[in-house]
Parts: sequence; structure tokens; C-alpha cells
Amino acid sequence: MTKFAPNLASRPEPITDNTLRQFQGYRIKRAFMVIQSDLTRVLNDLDLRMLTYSTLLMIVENPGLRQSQLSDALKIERPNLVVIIDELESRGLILRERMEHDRRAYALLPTLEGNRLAQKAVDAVRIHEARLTAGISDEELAQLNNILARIERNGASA
Amino acid sequence: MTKFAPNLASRPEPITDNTLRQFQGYRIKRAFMVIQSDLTRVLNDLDLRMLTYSTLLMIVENPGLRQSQLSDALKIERPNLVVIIDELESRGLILRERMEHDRRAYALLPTLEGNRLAQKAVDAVRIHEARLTAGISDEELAQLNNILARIERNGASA
DNA sequence: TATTGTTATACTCTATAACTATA
DNA sequence: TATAGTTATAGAGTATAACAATA
Repeated sequence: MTKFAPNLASRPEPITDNTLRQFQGYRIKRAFMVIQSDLTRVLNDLDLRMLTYSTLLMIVENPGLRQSQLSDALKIERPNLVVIIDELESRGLILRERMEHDRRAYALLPTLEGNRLAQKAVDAVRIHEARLTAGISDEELAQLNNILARIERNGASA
Repeated sequence: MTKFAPNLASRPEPITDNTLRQFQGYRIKRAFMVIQSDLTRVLNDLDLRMLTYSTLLMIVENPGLRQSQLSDALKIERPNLVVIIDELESRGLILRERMEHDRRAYALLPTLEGNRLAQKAVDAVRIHEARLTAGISDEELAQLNNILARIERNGASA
């Protein structure tokens, strides 16, 4: 085993990811994965997944919206939203109400329990976020969000 | 249709996501989704997906590493890595070489073509990243990465 | 016994085509 | 004919259990 044939060694040296780490996308992904992992655990205590959580919050904030509007806002394909709405409805968190002026569409409304669960989720997620952003000042977070928004805009105009 | 029964209206007002938008996770996710979407398109031109791309780059940077080391580094379950390695190997981009000192394990090595494709991918991703970070200074990106790393550390210690 | 790679399997999320009922 | 919601289906990505070969 010479130093000229390192490929055949068992590679006790630590594995590096410097090539990937040079990229913004990789670094943002790593932070996002950590957040997502912790958030998934927090939401699990409320029997919510990321999709049911964000769907419920959007219905609470925009009562009466249609499924098509919601799938646009959440960037979920309409067929995939159906089963999420089904789940929230069967749990008594939201209602589907036929619209009078267009009987093809449903107005989505939160129930009292839906509103309560949404509030509990928001509280829990605030605590989760406070933990993950501990030691980071409001100014730094504002700067972070400013840059993230600019990246998002750069991507949107592509 | 009175203003006191907005739930029954067809809701021509724009849909808002202020509840979700108050959270760092949501804002990071939105930026990441934009990056991922653009990166997926860029890699598609090289017949790579995010998983085959990051796997190939790790093998090029760490020639000789084992599949178990790679799955640890990429945070992919070992069974799921197998099919990715299969694909890269069948395309002639990498080799599986039995290790002399531990004949259970494979050393993963890039081929010449694997090295070439990895270089092309790195070049393409650099261009993609330059587009998405246009107008953002090096100082701002350094600040961004500093904050992202702190969030990642906060999550890791949880 | 424990580990490496593998197979089988299941679950979630995503994406598209085609249907129904309404418009 | 077009749209809203639905059904069916297929593809990724992810997760766990169990196996053969080897340590």
C-alpha cells in the first residue's frame, strides 16, 4: 500500500464534501434538512405532517378559498391536494362547502377544532424555530431573509 | 353576499400565506425549492439527478471510500445507495473494487469518464449558482452561510 | 456476534392522463 | 368548450427488516 495507490486503501481518513460544500444550494439544503427534520418531529406530536400542516394553516388564513386556489398557492398538484383535504376533513378539521355561484367548486373552511389545532401548531412551531435560531439576532435573521428573497426572485425570473 | 359571510364568497381577493411566511423554515424552503428546481433542470442536461450528482462528486473527491462511508456522508440509507451506485456503475462512471483487507466491502472509484462528467457538472452548477446569486455580494453570501451553519449546528445539538 | 452490501417491501411526495359534473 | 374536483397510476425518494458473505 503506497501513497500512490490510495484508491485501494480502506480510507481511514475522514470523508470530505468540499466539492459539494462550495455551492450555496448544498449549504441551504443542509440547513433546510435540519429544520425539516426537527419540524417533522414537532408536527408529529400534533398528528400533522408538513403537507397537512401547511394546508390547514392556509385554510385558516384564507377561509372560503377553493381547492384550485389552494393548490396554486401551495404549489401542489390538484390531484395530490385532494387526499390531503380528505384527511383534514375526515378528522373534522375543515369542511368542504359547495359554492352557490359555482357548484363545481368547494369553499374550504376551518372548523373550530381546525382553528384550535392550527393555533397549537403555530405555537409549537414558534418554539421549534426559536430553538433553531437561538443566538441569531433579529438583524441577522432579517439579513438572511433579505438574501433568501433575492435568490428566490433570481430563480423566478429564469 | 355580505361582508359578514366572506366564507361563502368565491374569494376573488389574492390568497395570502402570512402565517406560514412568519417562519424561517418556510422562507428557507421556498429559496431551496427555487434552487432545487433550477438545479434539477441543469443536471438533467447531463443525465444526472441530484442524488446521482452528489454521489458521483463524493466518489470523485474521496476515491476508494466504501458504500457505508458514502451513505453516512450523504445521509442516505445503505439500501437506497445501492441502486444509485448500480446506475453510476452501469453507465461506466464509477467502479466497484473489492477491498483486499475486507472482502465484504467495495472501494468506489471514479472512471475517467466519471471524472470528466463530474467536472462538467461542477462547471454547469457554478453557472447555475452564479445566476441565482446575481446581485448578492460575497460579503452577503458569507453572512448567509454563517447564519445557515449556525442554524444547522443548533439543529444538530437537539 | 457484528458488519457490508443486498433484496424486498412499504410509505410519502410528486406528476400526468382521463373521468364527472358543472359552467 | 372549458373548468373544478376526482380517480387511477406511475415515478422518485426514503425507511426498515432480513438475508448471504465475510470479519
